[in-house]
Parts: sequence; C-alpha cells; structure tokens
Amino acid sequence: MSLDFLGNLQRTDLCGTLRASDAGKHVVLMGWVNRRRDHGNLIFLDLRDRSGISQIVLDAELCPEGHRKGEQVRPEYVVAAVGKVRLRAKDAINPKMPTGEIEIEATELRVLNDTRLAPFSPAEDAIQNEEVRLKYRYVDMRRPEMQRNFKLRHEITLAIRDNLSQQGFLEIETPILTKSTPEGARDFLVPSRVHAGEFFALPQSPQIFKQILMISGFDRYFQIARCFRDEDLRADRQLEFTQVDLEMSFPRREDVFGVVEKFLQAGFAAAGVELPIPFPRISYDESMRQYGTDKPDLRLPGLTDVRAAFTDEQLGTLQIDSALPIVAFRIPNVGELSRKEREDNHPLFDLKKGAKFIDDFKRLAKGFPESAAKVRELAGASDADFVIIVAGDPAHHIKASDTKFPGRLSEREINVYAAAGNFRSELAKKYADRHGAFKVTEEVVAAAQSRADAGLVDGAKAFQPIWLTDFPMFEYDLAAGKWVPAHHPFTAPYEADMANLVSDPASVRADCYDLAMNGLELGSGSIRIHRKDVQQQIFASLGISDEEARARFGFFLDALEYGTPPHGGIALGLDRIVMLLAGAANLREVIAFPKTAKAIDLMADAPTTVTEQQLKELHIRVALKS
RNA sequence: GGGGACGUAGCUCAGUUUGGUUAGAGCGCUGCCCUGUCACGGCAGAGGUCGCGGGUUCGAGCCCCGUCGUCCCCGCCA
Repeated sequence: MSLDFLGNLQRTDLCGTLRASDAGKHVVLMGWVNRRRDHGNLIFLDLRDRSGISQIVLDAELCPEGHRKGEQVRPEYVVAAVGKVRLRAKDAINPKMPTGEIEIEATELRVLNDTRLAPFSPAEDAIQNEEVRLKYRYVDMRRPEMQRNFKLRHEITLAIRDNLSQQGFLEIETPILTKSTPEGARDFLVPSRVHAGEFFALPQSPQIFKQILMISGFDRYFQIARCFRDEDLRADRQLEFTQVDLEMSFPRREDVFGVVEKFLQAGFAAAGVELPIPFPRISYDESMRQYGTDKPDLRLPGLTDVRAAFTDEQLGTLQIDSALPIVAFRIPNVGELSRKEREDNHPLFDLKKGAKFIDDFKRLAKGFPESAAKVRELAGASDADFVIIVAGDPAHHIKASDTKFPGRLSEREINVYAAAGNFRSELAKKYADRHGAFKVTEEVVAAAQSRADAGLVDGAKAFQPIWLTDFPMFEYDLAAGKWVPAHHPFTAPYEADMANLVSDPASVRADCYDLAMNGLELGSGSIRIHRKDVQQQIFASLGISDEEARARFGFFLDALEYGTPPHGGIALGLDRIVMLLAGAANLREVIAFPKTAKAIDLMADAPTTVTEQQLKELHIRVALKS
C-alpha cells in the first residue's frame, strides 16, 4: 500500500498513558499496530508504543479515508493516529487494560511504514525458540516484558550511579584497549596495526587501573564498566558483561561492605524492592559445610552433618568413607519419588567428586531403620520432604590432595560438600514448583513491578544476600606440587597471618570477600596489597621471580612504589543484579544484544572472517586446521 | 574437551512406544463477509526436503550411525 509522510505531525501523548481524565483531548499517537479487529465498517486498532496500548477506532462514517487505510493495515505497521480521546460506553470498558476506559476516535490515520511478516508477534509472550528471538531481536524487544526489563535496568543503573556519587565516589573511565596480563580468564586480543605482531587486550576488569587511581589520590572511584572474558558461556555468564566496579582508599573491609549495602539497597529500591541491610556473613569454610558452595541460596534448607546417625560398622556395610563428611539435605514438599523419577535425577549428580549418594530411603530404612529415622530427624525433614544423603565413596578414589591442614577443609572434604551442594541446587531447580521456595521471589518481583505507588515491597525473604569471608589465600596445586594463589596476586593476606606466608601458607587467609544472593555470585573484592615488601613476599611465596613479576605487571609495580595508600574495593555484576530483579532465568533477558551459548551474535552474525586486506594491515595470517 | 535435553508448517505442539495409504491441530498468514471488538467472529484457502547426510528395510518423521544447531550443566571463569 502507499505510505504516508510524517509531515508536520507531532506526537502529543504516549499510548499507554491516556486515562478517563483525558476525555475530550485531541491527541496524536504514534506506534506499532499491536492487533487489528475488523468489523466491516468499524475497525479497531490496538496501537502500541513503549508505554503501552491505546485502542484506535476507525469508523467508516466518521473517517472514511482512515477507515479505508485501516483495512490495509497489518500488525506491526507503523502508524500515526490523529483523533479525540473519548470515554467508552460502560459495557465497552476493558478492565484488563490501563487505558481500557477510553479509546481514540480517529479523524486521520497515517501509515508511516509497512513491515515484512515477522516470524513471531510482539503482541504475544516470548516464543520458545530462542534462536529466532535472537535473530529477530528488534522484534523480540518490542514485547512489553523486554521493554520493562530494559527500563528496569536503566532505573537500577541510574540509582546505583546516583547513590555512589552521593557516597563520594567519582566515576572515571578506564581503557578498553589495554595490556594483556595472562592470568585468570582468557583475554580478548586486538591486534595493533601500527605495531606489527603486538596486541592490546580488552579488560577482564579495570582492576589494575582502579588501583592506580587510588595511588593517584582519587580516594573513591567507581565505574559502570564493560568487562570481557573469553571463556565458555552460561546462563549467568556472557563474553562481555557490565560490572559496578569500585575502589576506595584507607578502607577497612567493613567500609566496603557498607558502601555496597547502601548502593544495592538504592538499586533494589529503584526496582521497588526493600532490601534490608546489613547483609549476613559467613566464612568460606562454613559456607561449604552448610551449603556445599561458595554462592549459597539461603531460600532453601542447607546441608546437615548426619555422621552421628551411623556407627562405623554401618558405614562399612554401606561402603561410605567414614573419614569424609556425611551430609544430608532435604527438598521440601517433593513427596516420595518413584524409582524411575529418582533414576532420572541421577545424571544431575557430579560423579567426578569422589562422592556417592543415597536417595532410596525406603531401602535404607529396611536395613538401618534407626539411622534412617535419625537422618531425617537431624535434617529436620517432614514426611513430605525428599531427603538425600551424600558421602565420600571409598570405591571411587579421585586425585586430590591428601594433606590435611588443621582448621581448613581438605580438598576431599570440599569435593564431598560440593557434590552435595551441586545436587541440592540442581534438584531445587527441578522441583521448584513443589517446594515453592523460589516462588516467593517471583511474587515479590511481580508485586514490585505492578505496584501503583512509590512504596516498596518487602524483599527480605525473596532476596537473600550474604557476604562470604575468610577465603584461603592459597590453594595447593597437586599437579604442580606447589601453592598457588586462590585469587589475583594483589589480594592482601590478613595482617595477623602475614608472619606465616612462607612457613605455613595453608593457614593464611586472604582479606577478600564475595557477595552471593539467591545462589548467584553477585560480586567479589578484596583489600589490596599496598606495600612493596608484602608484594615481594607474595610473589616469592608463589615462586614468581622479580624478572617475571616485572615482565607481567611492571607498570603497576612501578606505580606501587610511588606512595600507595592502603586500598580495597569490589566489583558487582550489574547484569546479574538486573536479572534477579527482573525475575529472569538468564542474562540474555536483560542484555539487549547477547551472544548464544556457542559465543555468537545471531542477529549481527558475528564473528565472521575478514578480508585479506584487513588481515594484511594487521600483519596477521590465519592458520586453519583443515 | 565431557554429560544431558531438544530439533515436525512462520510460531506452539501432537504423531516416534509397536516402521505401513495423501504427516495433523491451534495460533499466525491470504481472500471474502461483518458497526462494539479487545486472544473479535463467520466462510474459504495457501503453507512441510519431519535440522542435514548416510545406512537398515518391500517401505523410515518413527530404527541405526554420523553431523549441525539451540538450551542447561561439568571443565574453564585469578
């Protein structure tokens, strides 16, 4: 059909904002045709923009030309409607729509653009086929749910930025093209045209730059920073992601906690959720014992030590390693599972941890009735709860350090706890409908989204943050036969533990901390090393020579020698925070143009090959295995 | 690199257990009709290399082998 020009037409209102009080107002609305209902001489158009939907009425008698165009118009055409707001007749009011009391009596319709038939309609819920959603991302993001997610993201970011500014932090940008420091995650490299054979790296985080900003005396820095890591993707991991990154001078750990608690509270408030502060804390060892993970989900019951329910002889019969932890956990209200259901769950258990599980309580109760009863009692299980025991498997001996350090969990112990913790969270996901522990969060998210006033919804049960502290400074690398840092090498040890750096590395705790919420790692930070002598000691204890340290971090070590104040900081994943508050199951729902699990952009079709000329300029030759 | 789930019309799915005529439904789409719908309604119609390749068989959407893609998990992510 022939299209109309916009001309001098100026939009007066957004579709979703009109109310009964606007009756009589002359308006010009512009947007996309959400749905069309053709009744012959009367046509209804649902016109949609980012604010919502208004019904346009095209009457053949009142507006013959507009009605004629309305017959040609199709869903997702872009149109402008000129007309008058009028109250609907009582029996024509639609209580399901915010604008359901009014409609626009059109006097003119301009068809600004037509459209190819989209593979799915933005008027409906998300389709299952995510491949198609991502390829036609522009159509997908027209859906109200996506519009809401990105508005939410904007508001959370704005609130955090504003709050950090109020807390005395300056936002300072750090380079995207920077130096590769081959530690930790794999770097994305960018070839230098000017310097043949040399490469920039995209930042995994602004870590070194923000520490230098402390040396520069900025005292409190933050940045909503894009970070890049060339590692495999997950539901909560993308190649590029955004961190709320901050660093402060002269802080104690508690000062960092206080800053984070305040800006998170502000961010949550922007999403309509009241987040109580301060957050609870737990040590790394305790978190492993109680939840089998360093990112515990406190909405469900944790692990219980059930060693006391068994005698050594019974453990022998059950072929359970009596020297390793024996824990039980329960998934509430799952009820009794059939043999088939239980077997379907078995692939969810990670066998590589040297642990085994007992999920057949009927059978256990036949052989060991008292133990079975005791386990359920210790775990606080009701009859409706599904209980599983996880313990070390002496028949499945994995490669792990046998060294046992006083006061620290051994690698084997950690493995058993981790196997239990992982099984717990997988089963919790699977039986979410039955235990209902996640529904609380969904309900609070829904209530916060639909709240009418500026009041906040209580988020205490729905969002459960927890600080993790007292991480070990070093891990024993069995293959290399030496102690390696569990964190980046600028993490400070506890002042009280510094004397043991060389003599007893196992006992040294790092002054670093993680923030977890609802089973997600939200962020991680530390107090940094600010003294050259301590830095040298750490490098020495790691077996890193002066030359090696200089080659890797030279410019930073130089900077450390020019009056470095004690400093520390943290970085929180903004995408994950938004994901939690949007009630989304993965990061792609809150990132406009995300990559797939195979690390490609289906819409832009990236990455791609480039021309020979481009490669030549960059002094690069591609060697592909045939 | 490893494990699991899925792949049938534009979309959502059934059909695969037990191989058997021309592969179905709903939504969407096209045309016609309709002045109060809002998931409008009515009538008619179009639309499929059952992801791809190979094999078994008289015969494959269904069985076997391989391969590709999407998702989830492990490894990895200092």
